[in-house]
Amino acid sequence: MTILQVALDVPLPRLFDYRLTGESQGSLIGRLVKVPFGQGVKFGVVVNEAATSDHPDAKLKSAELIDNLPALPADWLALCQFCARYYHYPLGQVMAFALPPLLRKGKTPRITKPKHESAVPPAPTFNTATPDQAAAIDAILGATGFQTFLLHGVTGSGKTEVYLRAIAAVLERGGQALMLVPEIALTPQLESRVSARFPGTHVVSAHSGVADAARARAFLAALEGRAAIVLGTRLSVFMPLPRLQLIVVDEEHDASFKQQDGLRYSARDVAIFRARQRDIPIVLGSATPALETFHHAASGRYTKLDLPLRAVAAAMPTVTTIDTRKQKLQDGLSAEMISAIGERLGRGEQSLIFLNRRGYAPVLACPACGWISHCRRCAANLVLHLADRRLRCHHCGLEVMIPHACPDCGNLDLQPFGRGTQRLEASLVERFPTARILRIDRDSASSPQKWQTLLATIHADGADILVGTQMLAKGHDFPKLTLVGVVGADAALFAADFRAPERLFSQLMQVGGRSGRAHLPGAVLIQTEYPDHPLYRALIDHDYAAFANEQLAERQAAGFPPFAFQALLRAEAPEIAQALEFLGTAVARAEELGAPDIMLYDPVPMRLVRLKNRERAQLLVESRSRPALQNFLAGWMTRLYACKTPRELRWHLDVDPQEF
DNA sequence: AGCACGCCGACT
DNA sequence: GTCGGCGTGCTC
Repeated sequence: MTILQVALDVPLPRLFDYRLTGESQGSLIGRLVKVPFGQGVKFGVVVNEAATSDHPDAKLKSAELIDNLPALPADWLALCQFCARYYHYPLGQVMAFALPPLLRKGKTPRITKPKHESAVPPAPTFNTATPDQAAAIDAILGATGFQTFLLHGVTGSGKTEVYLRAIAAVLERGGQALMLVPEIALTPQLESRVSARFPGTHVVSAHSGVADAARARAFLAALEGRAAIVLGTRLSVFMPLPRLQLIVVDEEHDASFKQQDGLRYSARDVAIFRARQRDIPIVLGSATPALETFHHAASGRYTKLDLPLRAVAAAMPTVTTIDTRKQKLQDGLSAEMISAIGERLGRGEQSLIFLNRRGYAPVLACPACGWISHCRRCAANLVLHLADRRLRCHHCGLEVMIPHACPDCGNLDLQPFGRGTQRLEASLVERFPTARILRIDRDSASSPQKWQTLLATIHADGADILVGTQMLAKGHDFPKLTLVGVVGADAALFAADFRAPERLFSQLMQVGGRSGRAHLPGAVLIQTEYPDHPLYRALIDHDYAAFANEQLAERQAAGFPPFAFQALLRAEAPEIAQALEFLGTAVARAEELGAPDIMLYDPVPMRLVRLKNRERAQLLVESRSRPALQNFLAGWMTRLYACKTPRELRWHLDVDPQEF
């Protein structure tokens, strides 16, 4: 009798055995089945066939094959199995995540005829490549098997051109290409650029914004080899691609490649695994590579390709720090900043003031008794949003009316403390009454339509001064923008998270890159109390390598990644004590295992202890050896799954955590 | 995670 | 007497 081992979408780290109803020919591995499970029915994927089962025969139920779906290919199953093993997440749940929702319910979408599709795509048209671009393309196309490339080039250096030419070569050979990009906001324009470049080629996109039916169609088109290019966010790393010959990860340093819930995978790392698995080249592109990536490029494990020049504008923006210790600020702005904005106004050019804090002020306080506005569900302050007369928690979304008087002492004179984009906007309106000022943050660009309207206004030269958060940093060209002012960035210099400087550098480099992209020279002014900080010095010199090497030296001395490998066990419960108690028993289980190469830190409450009325704690595990860490985690997880924990306690493991 | 079963409080 | 609270236990 054939026993099917089936992966099901349940949070249990094991497979379930079923008998097969009816006869079958050939292997059933990779086929979707409908199975009775508990009281109901579930859909699952056959991952193994066996002659016998450890489960008592009498208790075996029967599986029903789903006929209208092709079997998932072996390399796709192996990819899911790798993720299950590496991230210590149940295989059935990995597959449930990797499959489009429609397919995992056994449904198939109606096949619609793709807009453009032809057997022989017309030859694409190309711009002329710079010598650096040509060298990079040659190197990528010269790869004979698995090879990881770091394409290091600043904004505007023409990385996309390199990707597109490499993809074109792959298509000519009859291969498929996978291109990962950080965010959906960037996908539509890239999609049209790619479609325009490869007319007649079937391009599909995969991200959370794609409707269920379209997503299932894209998955099947990729699986059946009809789609030649898959373009998408981290999700698309799971698209089945039988003729895959090239993977591109654009902005590879971007934090959005790491999923922060459920299967906590890094799409960049999974993509590298996939390239090795398929023995094909992978290109990681960035102006500010992740330090892990940069380190591997320096050690020779990755091949570094440089695009040192801007392909379009000749010069990089000049970066200058403004020492704010030496002067009194006016509404948070230095005299130099104000006059620089004034100059741009006089010349009809745009300025962008970057402040990564939305709202009017981060907190409302009572000067009389010391009351401050805090969230009742989170260990965080409520942010003052004057624009809609609310106090709002940026962590859980709680909104309350602004109190007329102090809830503790009745004082009527409540004061906003600190400065957000709304307040900065208000003071700029006062200072430059004739200027057209636009605020761009998650509040003003709350819907895609509003965001499009704002972008259109900027491009139509309908704004003189932009005030915005990191929303503005990514991907957009503003031809008349010649000044980027950075305000309030210092806090990130001394943040507890050891990756904070890396993120700050990347962010400032990116937002600075908005300045002076056309024929107009750009300037970046950074207000800081630490003008001599190495991070700012490196920005002034446009010297990413200097910054990276300095950071890597610090990380090596401290024994942080990439010189160590980490995993984080997190627990959450109504009371912090329950979370800490669970982590305590987890430590005890770990000590029973007795892993010598593993460093276990003490369980500690998280920095934002309470979130949405749940209290959180975490436990860091570290090792110099990735195999040692993985080995330990496997044994540890078995023991932790066996622990009986109170119902209200949730826990999860985060392998290669990016945020603490 | 669901969804059962299973024993103790306030209602017709 | 039963409706229903949510505390354990299992799912091939």
